[in-house]
Amino acid sequence: MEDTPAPRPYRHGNLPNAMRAAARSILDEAGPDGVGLRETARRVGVSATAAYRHFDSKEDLLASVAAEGFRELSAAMRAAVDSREPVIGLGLAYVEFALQKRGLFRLMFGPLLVERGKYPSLNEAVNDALSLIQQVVTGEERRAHDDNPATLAAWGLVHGLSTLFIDGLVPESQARVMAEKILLRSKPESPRVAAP
Amino acid sequence: MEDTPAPRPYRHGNLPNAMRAAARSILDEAGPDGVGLRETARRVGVSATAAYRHFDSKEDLLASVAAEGFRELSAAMRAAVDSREPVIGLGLAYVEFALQKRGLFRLMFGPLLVERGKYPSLNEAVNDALSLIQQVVTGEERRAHDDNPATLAAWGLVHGLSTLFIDGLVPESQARVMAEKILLRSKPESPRVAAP
DNA sequence: TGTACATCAGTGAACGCGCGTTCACTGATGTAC
DNA sequence: TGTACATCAGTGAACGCGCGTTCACTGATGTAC
Repeated sequence: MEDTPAPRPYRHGNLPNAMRAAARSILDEAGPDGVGLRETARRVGVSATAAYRHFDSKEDLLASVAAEGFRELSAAMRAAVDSREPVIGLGLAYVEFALQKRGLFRLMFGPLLVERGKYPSLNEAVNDALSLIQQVVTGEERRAHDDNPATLAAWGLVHGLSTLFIDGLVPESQARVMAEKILLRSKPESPRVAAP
Repeated sequence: MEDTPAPRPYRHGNLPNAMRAAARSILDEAGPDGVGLRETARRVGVSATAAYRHFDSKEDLLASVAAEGFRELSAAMRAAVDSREPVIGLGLAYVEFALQKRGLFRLMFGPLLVERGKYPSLNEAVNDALSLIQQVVTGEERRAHDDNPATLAAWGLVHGLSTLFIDGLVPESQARVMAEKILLRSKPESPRVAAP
């Protein structure tokens, strides 16, 4: 008599999440170009066509992965803000996120981002992250959508460092300490306080 | 009697350059993912296999395009340094390069960069660009390969701004003026001189 | 200056591949009465 | 509580596609004598 090795319920339960998770594992191994809808389904153990019950297209799947990424980035930054140097903490969290989730980070800032208007939930996640940065840097509530220079300068700096790091332009061993030195030195836009 | 519409010499003359040029035109239209060796050859009017007389592989072709890009970036920066504010001029030239050659810029900082060790001429072009930045920022001759924080901070800032701009996170109309504001305000690492 | 030959830059056909997507379908689950 | 039926999440086969690369080849160009 044969074992029934695992009943494999007819309905998966949470295929969308499983697809996103599988896509992210490919992202880690092969980068954004390596992610295919068929391969992702294969890893989940489901036929390629099953994906179409939950996503309009491959791009739609990737957009939902990217949105997830932006939400996680926001969470990581938010967690780092509870410190005496909010801007620096936020910046270091940003860099750390990029270093630890390279593939995801690359996807988030890839060609999809330009087309984010087509994916409302991605767009929302991006705007939330942006608002958070703005709020921490300027100390103000979000005000409409006019990017201000201080926010953009801070964001540009940490974003640039992050991408240079994951592009291998600075040895991995030096990346974090460099980021710290730079952020401590620049203290972007925070008014200097006299030593006690 | 038929015209001979164009004698089409048996030998192309400069196929490598023609391939690079065609690849760049695809880069402009479709980004790095859109560039294929077959399509590139098709645009040049040559069989796909002809490319293999001059390039080892598709990746080899792309690496040579990326190297060309870094050389052009260096040239653009060098041209901008002859100004009263060398660092700011260099930074604005960097941003302008990215905005004007988005596809190329994306290719240059794509996955190929991580593997630049495999392509000596790409590696050299990257190092030259880096040395130039270092020299302008620190005012020193290149000293070995130890990245210093000031260089990395300046590079990170302009690089981050560039990628945020081409990712559409700042409206194109505002990008340049934003870059100017930010760079003028931060004057990275240049000693402040008293007004005359 | 002419001839023999090696070199070299092309060609077209063919390879196998994995992809995204559509189609007609199956059968389990949920719902109405 | 039982039955009829609609819904819905899966399936496997098939589509057409363009890709990178290899192969055996052709014929023009360059070189040696």
